[in-house]
Amino acid sequence: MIKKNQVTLNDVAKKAGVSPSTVSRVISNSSRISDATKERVLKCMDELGYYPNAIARSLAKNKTGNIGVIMPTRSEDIFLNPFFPEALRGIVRSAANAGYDILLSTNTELENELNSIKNLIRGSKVDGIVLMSSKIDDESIDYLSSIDFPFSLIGSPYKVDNGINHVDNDNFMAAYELTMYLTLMGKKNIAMIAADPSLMVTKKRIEGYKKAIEESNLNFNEKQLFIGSFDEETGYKYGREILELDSRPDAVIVTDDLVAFGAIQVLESLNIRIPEDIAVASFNNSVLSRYSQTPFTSVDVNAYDLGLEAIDLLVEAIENDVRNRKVLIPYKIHKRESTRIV
Amino acid sequence: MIKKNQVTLNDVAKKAGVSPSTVSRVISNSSRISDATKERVLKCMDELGYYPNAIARSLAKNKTGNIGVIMPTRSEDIFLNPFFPEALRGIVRSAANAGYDILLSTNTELENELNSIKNLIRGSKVDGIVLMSSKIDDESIDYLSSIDFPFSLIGSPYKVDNGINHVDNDNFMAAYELTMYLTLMGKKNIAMIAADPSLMVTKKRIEGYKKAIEESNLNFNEKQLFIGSFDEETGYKYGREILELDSRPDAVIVTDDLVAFGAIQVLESLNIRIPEDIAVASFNNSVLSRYSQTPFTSVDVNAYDLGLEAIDLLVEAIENDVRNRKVLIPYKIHKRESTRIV
DNA sequence: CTGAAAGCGCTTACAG
DNA sequence: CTGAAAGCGCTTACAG
Repeated sequence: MIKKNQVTLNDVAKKAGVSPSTVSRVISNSSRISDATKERVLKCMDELGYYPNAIARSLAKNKTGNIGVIMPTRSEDIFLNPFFPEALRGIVRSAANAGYDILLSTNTELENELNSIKNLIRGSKVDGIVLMSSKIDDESIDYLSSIDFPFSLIGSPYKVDNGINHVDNDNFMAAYELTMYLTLMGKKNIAMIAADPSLMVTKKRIEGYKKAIEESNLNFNEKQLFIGSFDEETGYKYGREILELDSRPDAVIVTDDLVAFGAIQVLESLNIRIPEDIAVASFNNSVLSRYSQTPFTSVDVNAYDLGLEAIDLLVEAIENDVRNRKVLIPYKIHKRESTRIV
Repeated sequence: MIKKNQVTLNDVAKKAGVSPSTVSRVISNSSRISDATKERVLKCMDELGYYPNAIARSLAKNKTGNIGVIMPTRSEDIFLNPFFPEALRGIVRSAANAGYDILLSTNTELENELNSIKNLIRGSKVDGIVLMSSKIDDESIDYLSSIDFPFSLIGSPYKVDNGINHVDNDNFMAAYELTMYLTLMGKKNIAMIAADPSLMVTKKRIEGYKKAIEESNLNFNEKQLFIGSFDEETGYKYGREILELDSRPDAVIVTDDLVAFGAIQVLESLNIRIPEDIAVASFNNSVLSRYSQTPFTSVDVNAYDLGLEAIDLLVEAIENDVRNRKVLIPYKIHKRESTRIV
């Protein structure tokens, strides 16, 4: 690689015949610089091809211009449904507009998520952090709260009233509405398959579902609630088990499209008709839900907007010390074949 | 936010009763430190909760520990097929293992991709850059080459023999093989729908396709080659147009699953049987190709491995000044219903 | 094996 | 409106 030979602020200062302070003020567009000198300095910067060194500036200002995003590790959690990439897209777009870069980190074999976060913060590599998911008893959230480091959360915190900036859908309401909708379709025995019970979003959806069951005077039965993970296998497995229940459900709500897809495959292979025998509704509105052999009803959570707002909240937290803000992003139920009136 | 009050190397030095130089040497695990002092310093670091400031270290060493990744802007290009997220996953994993963080950048409304890159480099925010796609006449590649900044490319450069580290599949061969395979299935009139002609990968696939057509003594006809973009609409549109050709094709190769999916939808809606009337083969092996009503043959390019290797190459370039290295990642054709023997 | 000193490239009170 | 000086928190020849 060619020798760096970086042009520095001092070079510009010499050439322009002013002090480094003045050049610095021109860079930061500070007030109280005469138009004449400003002009001259700008010209010299241009002629020398000067560009300010972001690292040096970071050190002096104690501010990096970076936002840390911690990626989940398991690929299945990330890329098999569109949530993560879509949210990331919103994050990157919004960060760019606010003048921040995104530092993407992840846990390595050697360290867990919390340690990744600590490294980012203690190494002063970022000004703030976005957490892309909210777990129950989330130690990352606890840590960030405890040191009052600026962060925002996609999802809801597991504790209330703790000043955490977060952006979420009303997942309780979404599940409630979905369940009610199924009862309107005449379904009387609605099961649920929930993926990853460690996530707050799962918890909320289960609660919304239960609430709707109660209010509809349907009998809720723990056996109708299946807990698994974000993969097709969970769908295959519980798709089968549903059929073994004493009173076979006539509908099932699944908390993720990939799981729902697996369940539908297994059910159809066993000659169960969807939606006649069992209706299916799900979350995330992925390509699968739209293009499955039997397209299925699914809730669009607007992941892009969640990402967008998470950055806006975070920037407010970093720059204006804002806390305790909550933003609700609307969801949308896309009704399809799998819950058609029969 | 609580006052930073960062514990510095100097604090540790004072407490341990040594010079800052010594502490620094302990941090970097430099040789020639007596075990005794090393022990003592380590103990003090621990007691004070000291953690080295990455920014200060960057400035002193002129090295950031960051790798820049420039995201494409158009969402369709990114997230509707699994290539980008999968490659990113490989990049993040590999970077973490090599001790680098990923700085994700993108063009804003104000600046194009080249300017984003320039900002990263001239601001000294990254030690190297990964380009996630290779365009024909790619100005980012030209710029990076011209200043000899460490970078690696996913895809092949549009010029040869210029020392660019890159990792790619043999896309020429993949398209060639796919075409030959269709002729073996008895197809004699094979069309192609290519997405985004500005990409090198598209160019190579077109070339492979043409070569196979020639070698099979089939007549190549410019009219059978359709050029569009990475979306279903392209599939819809050319799926229709194919049927209007003087001699109707009995097979079509598409360079992306989403486009292929669109084409299949339109063809089936017009009562064309797949594969009996028209066979379809495509690229990227996405969820769609597997789970489409008519599952279709698709080439898996191993995006995860492409990302992994891109980082390995880049790290070699950064740390050992390695240039001119090319890595080939194997592809795999997944044969499905859409090219079944009839 | 260890320390004093200079330096990485900026910013920012303070003073005028 | 502008400058001199100190400082951000580290590293690294140089010297011993």
